[in-house]
Amino acid sequence: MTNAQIAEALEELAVLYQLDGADQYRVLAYTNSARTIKSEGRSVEEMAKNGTITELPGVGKTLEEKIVALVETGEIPAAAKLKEKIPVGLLEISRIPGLGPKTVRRLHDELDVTGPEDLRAAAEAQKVRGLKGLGPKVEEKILAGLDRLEAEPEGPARLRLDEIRPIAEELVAALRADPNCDKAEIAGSVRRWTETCKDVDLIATSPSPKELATAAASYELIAEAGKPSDKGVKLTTNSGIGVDLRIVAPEAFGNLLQHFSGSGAHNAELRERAVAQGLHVSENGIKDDNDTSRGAGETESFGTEQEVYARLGYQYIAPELRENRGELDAAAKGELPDLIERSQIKGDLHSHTTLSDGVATLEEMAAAAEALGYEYLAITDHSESHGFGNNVAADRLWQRIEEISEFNHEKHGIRLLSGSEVNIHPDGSVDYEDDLLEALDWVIASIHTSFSEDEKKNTDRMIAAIENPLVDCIGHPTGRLINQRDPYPLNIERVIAAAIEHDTMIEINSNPRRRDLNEIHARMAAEAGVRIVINTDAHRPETLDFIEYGIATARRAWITADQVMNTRSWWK
DNA sequence: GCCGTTTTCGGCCCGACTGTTTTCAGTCG
Repeated sequence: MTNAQIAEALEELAVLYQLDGADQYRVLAYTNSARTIKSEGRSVEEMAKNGTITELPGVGKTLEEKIVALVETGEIPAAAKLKEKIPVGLLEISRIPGLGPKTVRRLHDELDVTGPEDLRAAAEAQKVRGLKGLGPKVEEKILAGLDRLEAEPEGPARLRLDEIRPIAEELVAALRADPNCDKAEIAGSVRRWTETCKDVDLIATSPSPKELATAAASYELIAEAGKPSDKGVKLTTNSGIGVDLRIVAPEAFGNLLQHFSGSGAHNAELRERAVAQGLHVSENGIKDDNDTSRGAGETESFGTEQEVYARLGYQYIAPELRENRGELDAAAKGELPDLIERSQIKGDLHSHTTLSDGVATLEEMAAAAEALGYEYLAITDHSESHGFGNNVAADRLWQRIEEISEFNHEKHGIRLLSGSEVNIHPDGSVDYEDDLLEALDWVIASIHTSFSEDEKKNTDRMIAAIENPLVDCIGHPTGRLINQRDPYPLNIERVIAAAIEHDTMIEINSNPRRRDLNEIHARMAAEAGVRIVINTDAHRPETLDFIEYGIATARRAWITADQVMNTRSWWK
């Protein structure tokens, strides 16, 4: 059972308890543990079996019992029991925005609602407004929510970062160009460079905030707008993306940016710890119980995030780290890592040309890499068995080695490396004879075909490639495509151990559809001592720029420049 | 349900918004 599946079961149980009227803090304990488990790199199933699971923060004796039952029998007894009592349709209904557990419970108790059909009938018959505290607006919200539930049964899509980031950048540029705007920044998950985002959060300061909010509502990208106020405005883009613009006074810009950059879990933890020092943190500022020089309710506000963190006793914490994955402990001790930056990358070790499935020639790719200031670029077209008309026969690759040698003898500002992205066959062997692989500067091995359902088969296959002394690096190790294809089952801990033993590097593939290794696995690998490489897998000159997504994943994985091999010269 | 530089019991982040109410509960991020 994967960590994601365990987390999902706990989240479901949390909702069931909530609908059952359980204490909110008990519910919180379940949702918190689900989040912790999602962020855990080690196999939580293994931890449950060997009795180490209570090492995870927020997992105690009771949760241990429940998770052990889950991995052993496939279900949590408490959840099964609640499901007998609580109609599953109520779980669905509780996903309607604005309908929380309390309301859903009352709809069930007082109107006998058991699912979406009942609820629609009750709302259409205007029975909902008969309940105390509920009125016609709620009925409207319910009907709209039911329509959306039917249209998108999986819930609102989270967009990949590369689908949403350009829009956020365009909007923030428009704000900055506005005469009513002092300062504007992207906040939220876009600023933290998460893999997917639900919406765009923007922060601004302005001498005339309401005018700025009104102006933003009429930007070209915007289809719909809520009511502009001096606090900001809620917008929807033409492409249907929600945008939340918040405007504050310049002196509280740091507090607001910190608050709206999140994550929720980071902020909640930050505030809990602050309370222990008698400090109360909000988007408006910091209140100090011990400071009698200010009036009641007075807060101290800060223009920058640096000051906010410093006031609370922390090093500045980069947005990419704000996930409540140990960054507060590290920052309190002044032990945050010196995160890798894009400018430290000296070359790209995974690229394609027209020889296989790229769209640009070797010269065009070289020129683009040189323009980025790189010292080297590895040309790693697909190998002999790749198929789709993009396979490269052995004699063609021998010829390519010559072409690259000639290129390097001409006067260019960049060195090309002759390479290949070789297919790993189901038996773990790779394309090409050894003498050809030996003649190459750089060999990446990747799995492109026959993904197996079986974790052991996939892992053995990859480890065979790792053991091959002619393989330098493993490409996009889990094969996942964000929002599109799940990773194939793989025992990442075994892969990491093998990579260390055989000195094989592992790639963080920067393509925003892949970002593979992901941040959880990348952190585990780097901490274990695996030598990391950050590559773009570019198939066209422009996508060499995808490196920023790979850098973001590395930063979210707490990775420093010295753990990444292509921050070094090729010679090194 | 978890957890301990106030605690093995009694707390547990904070504020804005919404819709419904005349002071607030519920929901959300």
